Amino acid sequence: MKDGPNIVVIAALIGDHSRADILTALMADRAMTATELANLANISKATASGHLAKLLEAGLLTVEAQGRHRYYRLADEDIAQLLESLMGVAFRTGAVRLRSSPREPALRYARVCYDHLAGEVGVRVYDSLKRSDALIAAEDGLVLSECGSKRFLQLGIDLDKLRCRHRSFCRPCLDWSERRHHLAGGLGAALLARVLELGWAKRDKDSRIIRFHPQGHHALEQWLSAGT
Amino acid sequence: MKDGPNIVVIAALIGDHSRADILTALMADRAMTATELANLANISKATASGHLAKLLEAGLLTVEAQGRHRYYRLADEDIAQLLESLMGVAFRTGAVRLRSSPREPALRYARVCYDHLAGEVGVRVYDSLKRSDALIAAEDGLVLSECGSKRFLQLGIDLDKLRCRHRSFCRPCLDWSERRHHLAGGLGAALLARVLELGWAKRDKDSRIIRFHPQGHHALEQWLSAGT
DNA sequence: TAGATGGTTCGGCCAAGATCGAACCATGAA
DNA sequence: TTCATGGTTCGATCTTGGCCGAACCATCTA
Repeated sequence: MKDGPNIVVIAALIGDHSRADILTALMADRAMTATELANLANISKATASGHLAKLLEAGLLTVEAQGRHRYYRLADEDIAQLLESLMGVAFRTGAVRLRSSPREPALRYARVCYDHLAGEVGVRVYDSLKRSDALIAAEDGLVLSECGSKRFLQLGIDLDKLRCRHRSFCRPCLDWSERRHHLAGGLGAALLARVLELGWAKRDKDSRIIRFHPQGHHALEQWLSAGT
Repeated sequence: MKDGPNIVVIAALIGDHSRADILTALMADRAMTATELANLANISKATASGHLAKLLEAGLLTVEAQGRHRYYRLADEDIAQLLESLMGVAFRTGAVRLRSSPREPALRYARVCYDHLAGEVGVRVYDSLKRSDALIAAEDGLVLSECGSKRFLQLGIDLDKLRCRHRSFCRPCLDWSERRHHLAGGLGAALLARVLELGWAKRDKDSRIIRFHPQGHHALEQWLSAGT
């Protein structure tokens, strides 16, 4: 009965307040230093250092040393997805925070999920792209169609550069708040980056919330409806 | 930074040896009594009872009292899927058991995932059904086609009875060992049940392993290739 | 070179929680 | 009714591991 991968170590690592704070933070920003993370989780640098070492050893994080800084990030997109799954279960079983944050509605509306757009807006984008056949469900995963490519190019996203990266190009990702899919993978990341670059929305400091400007929101809707 | 669902409670619950054993066991069998689970996890009944109460309160399990027995099971298919995700990460980050079980190859070959077939065989079934257009990826999830329905009926599976159940009818589920999808949902469960009923394979006692008889394996391949 | 800052290591403190035996309640069988 | 068995509750024990301050190393700046 004790066969299979050992889920205990991973779950136990995530099941600690400070480490969960660290992981959640890294789900938003791409990379952070040890002191940043220590402040964020309200622990001393010593404690944070210990936690980071453990997470590192378990393969949940990676580091990159730059000068005297060490930048930590999630090891893998899969880790981010696991965290989202956990949030999904936590959300549905009602394990919300004791003092449920006033920012929660905004978080449900639009947020960053690792590096792509999630929440109500993320799901709407995904649905719209599929409905207009820009994205097509294929054999194994998603495929960007001819007309879909055109639309992403219109937005100023260089698809060729994306495709030759190692990471998967486009992929659905389950949204914890909506219980439906949104767009992940390189394409999802590029889309979010472009939306921010165009000034359609901006990221909240110190949180995963994405705030759309009214005209940015309008522009996004325009782009979506252009395909139908 | 501390917005969103509280993943700590859920992860901490899973991140304990005994509780993880319990949850893993429940992923295999549909429902078990408290004493069975206690023996399985090598803990006293008292300890098990405490754990079960916690898991229950968190919404990870449900109970059903029958006479003087209390049958515990996973609350939800989502819980099973979360556990599979965890196994996926644990597997890939190399967090295998210290004394890796000799049964592991068999487990990777064919096992039960909650109530449906997983592992190499499960993935092959799924691929084959999709390739022959029995299963078709649609708007939101999977759909069983006309010819697909016919093939399941041939096997002696009552589709009408399945469809009117509450749970989702057919759904892809990510396989931790293969990193590809296999068939879940009511249809996946019915398929596994039928395979066992026909004597094509049988379940290992006290583990998630499914052992195919040579002729059962042959019959399954026959059924799969009938659609092409 | 000296000082400031980022980060890790060490030692000791302390609380959380996993564990068990024993007592206890409920149900079913004799 | 009496006994056996499934299951929970209680109290006590003890280990695990999170936490910090202080000392220390590394890197950058002046």
